Amino acid sequence: MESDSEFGDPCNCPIRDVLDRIGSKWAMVVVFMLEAEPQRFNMLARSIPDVSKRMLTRTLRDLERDGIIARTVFPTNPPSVEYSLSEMGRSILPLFWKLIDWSVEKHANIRESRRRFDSGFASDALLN
Amino acid sequence: MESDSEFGDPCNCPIRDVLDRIGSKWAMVVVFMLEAEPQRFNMLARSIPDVSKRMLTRTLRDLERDGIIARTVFPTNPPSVEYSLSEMGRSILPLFWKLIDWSVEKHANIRESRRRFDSGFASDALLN
DNA sequence: CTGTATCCACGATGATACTG
DNA sequence: CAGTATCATCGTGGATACAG
Repeated sequence: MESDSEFGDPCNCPIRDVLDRIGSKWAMVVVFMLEAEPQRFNMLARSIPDVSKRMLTRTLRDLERDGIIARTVFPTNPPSVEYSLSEMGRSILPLFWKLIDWSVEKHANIRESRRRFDSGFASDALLN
Repeated sequence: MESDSEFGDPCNCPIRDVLDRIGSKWAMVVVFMLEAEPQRFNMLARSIPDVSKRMLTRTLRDLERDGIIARTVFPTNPPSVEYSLSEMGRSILPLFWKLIDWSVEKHANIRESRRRFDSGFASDALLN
């Protein structure tokens, strides 16, 4: 599962490879936080109250590694680090927004569907 | 974390609630498999070789519960069950396709970025 | 054929303490 | 401030056997 620079393997598709990352728990949130302007580490941490430093660091590193965001260190004292969206990072914002729109639009619908599903008629509801 | 029909809690946002589901490992794949025509359980299982029955079942149940897909039982012998996209399920296909397009378009870019990142200049690469 | 039930492994994530 | 290190935990997901 290592030597896969080719598409011979049908599961080496970009979809899994790319979307698994940006679909991770915090990636999308972080990208949104950077939409308006660059942010420093602790500013992000404060803006996303329920993320641990550990996970925030990892998310930022992964996004940086993928070239979605850029990390800039300012040699101040104490040091400050600024994260910003790259051009590629910006290019995915419209898609994210469309997903948000869809979610908001369908949210009530989905919750209603869940309620009905959970209300008794589970699985094979031909019974009763 | 139960009585939350309101948006008072910033984390009751549709995004997490909706996207976490459709962003699950197999949901998107299943939705795509159903785009052309309804499929039966084992047909899906065969089309997605690396999914376990357990996970396929769970994915289908979750999507059904959310109203993304419909489950129809035909009282044949042996029984056959058909899964199909609901109208709401269809409505998300364009967004999925856009994500695919983005992934395919940026895949090379991202892989290149990863290579550079992994090639020595990890973390604070202001050196060199 | 279409699942369910169990057990288990692993990664993802959180909590906490420590560092440059 | 901006992390890293370490440990504990929890859910996701796979394997297998069983069932209607």
